[in-house]
Amino acid sequence: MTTPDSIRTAANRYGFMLQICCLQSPISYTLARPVHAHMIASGFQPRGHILNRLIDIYSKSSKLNYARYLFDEIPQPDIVARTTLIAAYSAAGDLKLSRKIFSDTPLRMRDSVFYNAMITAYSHNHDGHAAIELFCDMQRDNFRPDNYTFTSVLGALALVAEKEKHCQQLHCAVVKSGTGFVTSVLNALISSYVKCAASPSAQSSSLMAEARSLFDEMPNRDELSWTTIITGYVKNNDLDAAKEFLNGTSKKLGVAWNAMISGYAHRGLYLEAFEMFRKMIMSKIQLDEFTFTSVISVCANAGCFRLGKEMHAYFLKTVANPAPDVAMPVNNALITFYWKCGKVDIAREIFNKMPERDLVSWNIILSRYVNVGCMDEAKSFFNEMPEKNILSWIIMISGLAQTGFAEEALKFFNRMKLQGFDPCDYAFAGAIISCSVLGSLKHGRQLHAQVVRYGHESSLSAGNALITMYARCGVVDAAHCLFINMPCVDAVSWNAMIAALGQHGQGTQAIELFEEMLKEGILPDRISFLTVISACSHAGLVKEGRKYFDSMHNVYGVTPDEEHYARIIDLLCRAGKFSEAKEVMESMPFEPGAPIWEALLAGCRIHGNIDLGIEAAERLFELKPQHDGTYVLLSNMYAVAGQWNDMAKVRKLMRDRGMKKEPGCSWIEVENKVHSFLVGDANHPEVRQIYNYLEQLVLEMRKIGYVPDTKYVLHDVESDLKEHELSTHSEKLAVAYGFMKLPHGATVRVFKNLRICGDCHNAFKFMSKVVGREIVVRDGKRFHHFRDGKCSCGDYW
DNA sequence: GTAGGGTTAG
Repeated sequence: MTTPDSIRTAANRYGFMLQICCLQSPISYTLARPVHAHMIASGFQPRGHILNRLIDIYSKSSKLNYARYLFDEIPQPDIVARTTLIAAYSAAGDLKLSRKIFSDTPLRMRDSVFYNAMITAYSHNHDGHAAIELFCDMQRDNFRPDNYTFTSVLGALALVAEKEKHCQQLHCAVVKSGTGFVTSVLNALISSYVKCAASPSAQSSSLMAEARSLFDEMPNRDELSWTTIITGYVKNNDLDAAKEFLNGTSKKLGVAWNAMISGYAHRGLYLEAFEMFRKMIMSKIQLDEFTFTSVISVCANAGCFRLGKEMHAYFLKTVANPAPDVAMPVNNALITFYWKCGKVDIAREIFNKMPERDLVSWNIILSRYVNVGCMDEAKSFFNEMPEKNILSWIIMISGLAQTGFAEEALKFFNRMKLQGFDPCDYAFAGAIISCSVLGSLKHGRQLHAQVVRYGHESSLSAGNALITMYARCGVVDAAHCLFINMPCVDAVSWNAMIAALGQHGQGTQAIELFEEMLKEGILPDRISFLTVISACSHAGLVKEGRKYFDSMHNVYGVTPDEEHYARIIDLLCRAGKFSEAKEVMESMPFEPGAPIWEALLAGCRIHGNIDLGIEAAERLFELKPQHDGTYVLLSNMYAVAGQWNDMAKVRKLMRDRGMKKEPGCSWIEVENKVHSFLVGDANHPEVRQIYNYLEQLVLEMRKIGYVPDTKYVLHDVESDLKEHELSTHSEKLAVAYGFMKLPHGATVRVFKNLRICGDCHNAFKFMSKVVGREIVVRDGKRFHHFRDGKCSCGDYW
C-alpha cells in the first residue's frame, strides 16, 4: 500500500464509497464510518477531496466537532474545506465561527463559491444587511457573482428594511451579470418581488405585476417557478389568481397545493381549504407532513373532531415510521387539535410521548394554558420549559396582560430583556397593554420611547397598543395624534381610536371617525360595531346607535351576536327606552343570557325601574349566582329608592351565598409609583394628611354649593356618619392625593376598578372648580373629564 | 464546497 499507484487506487475506491454515502438522503454517517475506519486501519492518509468529503459528511451528521478536528489536522486547509466548514457552522447557527473561518482565509485563496457560502451563512442566520454588504465586498474584491450568489443574496432581502430598493438594485445587477435568463435566478427574483409586495406598506399590486411579468417572460420554467408565483399570490391575498395558476398547469406541485390550503385556512375559509385538500387527493398529489399539518390545523379551528381524528389515523397509515422531523410538526398540530376539541388528556399524551420536541411543541402547550386562562399552570409550565424563544415570552406577557395581571406582565417583559431577548413589537404590545390596564401613563410613555428606539414605530401591533394605552390613560389627544401619524393602519387601529373617543364621551367624534373608516373602504368587523354602538351609548346617541345596529347585518353582513344585542339594550335602557329594549330582546334569535340581563339591570338602576330591575336580577341570580355585581346593583337600587329592608335582604342573600362585594379600589400614579386606595383606607403612609386635606377641601366646596348626597351610602346609618363614609371613598382619597403630590396645575388622573360613585362624581365637579384643575377619572366603564365644574359625560353614564 | 417554494406556537 505504499506505491503511488496503490495509493491512487485506494483513493479512488475510498472516494467512490464516500460519494455513495453523500448520495444518501440524509447523508449517511453510518455508511461512512466504516469506510473512514478502514482508512485508519490500513494506514491510508486521507487528503484533498477525500478529506474534504469526510469533513462534509461529519459536519452534516451532527458530528461538527469531529469535522473540526479533521479540519485542524490539515496543515493548509484548501478553499473547499473552508467552504464546507463555513456552511456547517452556519447550519448549526454559529455565525461567529463561520465568520472566523471566512476572515482567516487570505484573499488570494478565495473564490466565488466561498463568498456564496458566507452570504448564505448570513442570510440563514437572519443578518440580511451583512449578506448584502458581503455581496458588495465580493464585487469590490473582483469576484464575479454567479447564479448561486444571486439566489443567496436575494433570499436575504426578506430580512431587511427598504426591500424594494434593494430588490430593484439586485434586479439590475442580475441583468448586468448575464444571469438574467437563468431559471433559478429568475425564481429568486420573482420570490423577492413577492416578498416586497407582501410587506405592509408596499404598493402590492405593481410589485406583484412585476413578479408576474418576470414569470411570463421566463424562457424556461421549472416546478419551482410555478410554485413561487402561486405561493406569491397566496401571500398577497389573491387566492383566486393562485387557483387559476394551479389549474393552468399539469405539474404536480405539492408545495403550491399546501400553500393554498394554508392560505384558505389563515383566512378562515375552512370549506375552501377542505375542498382544496379533496382535489389534491383526486389529482393524486403526494400528501406530505405539511399537508397533514395544515389540514389538522383546519380541523382544530373549524372544530371538526371526527375529520381530525380520521386525518390522524390517515397520517399514521400513510407515513409509517416517520422521521422525527416529519412527525414533529404533525404531532404539534395534533396537540392543538385535541386540546381545542376538549381532549386535553390526549393532547398531553401526544406531547409526553413525542420522542423529540421542538420549541413549537412547548409553546403550543403554553399558549393553550394561557388561552383557557389557566395562568398558574402556564407559569409553572413556562418554568419547566428547557428552552424558550421570544414567542414563549410573548405568550406569557400578552396572556398576563389580557387576564389583568398587568404588573406581572411587566415583570415578565423586564425578565425577558434581562435574558438577552430584544423585545419585538408584539412583546412591546403586551407590555403597553399592561400599562393601559394599570393606567400607568409614565411607564407607557417610556415604553413608547423604547418602541421608537428599537425601530418598531411603524409596527401595527405596537401602534395599536399605544393608541389603547394613551386612551385608557386618559390622554385621548395623544392617542389621536399617534393614530393620525401611523404609516399604515388596519381595522384594529380604527376600532381602537373609535373606542378611545367613545370611552371619553366624544360620541359624535367617534361616529365621524367610524364614517371616515367606511369612506376609506375599511370593512367594519364585529368589534367595530361593538365599539361604535358603545360610543353612541355613552353619549346618549340613541338614534345613531340604532341605525348602526340595524345596518350591521343588512349592509355589512356582520351577524349581531349576544354582545351586540347587549350593547344595543344598554343604549336603549340608559336612555330609559325600556319598551324598545324589550322589543329588541324579543326579536333576538336566542334566549337572553347574562350580558343582556346585565345591560337591562344597569339601565334599570339608572332610571330607578325597580320592577324590571328585579326581574333582571333574578334571571342573573340563576345564570351567574356567583357574580357579585348583580347583588350590588340590586342593593344599590333599593338603597337609592330608600327601601332599606329590601336592601338588607339582598345583602343577607349575598352573605348566605358566601359572596363578598368586590371592594372599590382607586389608584393614581405619582412619581413613577402607583398608589392605591380602598374605601376608608388606613394603610397609606400619608393617610392623615390626605384626610385633613380632604376635610379642608370639602369646606371650600360647600361654600359654592356642594351638598354630600347621602343616598350613595349603602348602609342605613345616621346622617353625619353617612357623610363621613362618603368622604372616604377610594376615588376621593386618590384624587386628593393627586392634588397634594402632583405638580401644580397638572391634570389628576385617577383609576377605579368599579363604577364611580354618584356623590364622588358630583364632588369632583366642585373640586375641579375650587382647585382650578382638571380631573380625569377612569372607572370600570368609561372616562369622566372634570373641568370647571362640569363633567364630559354630561352626567349621562 | 455554495441557492431558491409550503406546516404547527402569537
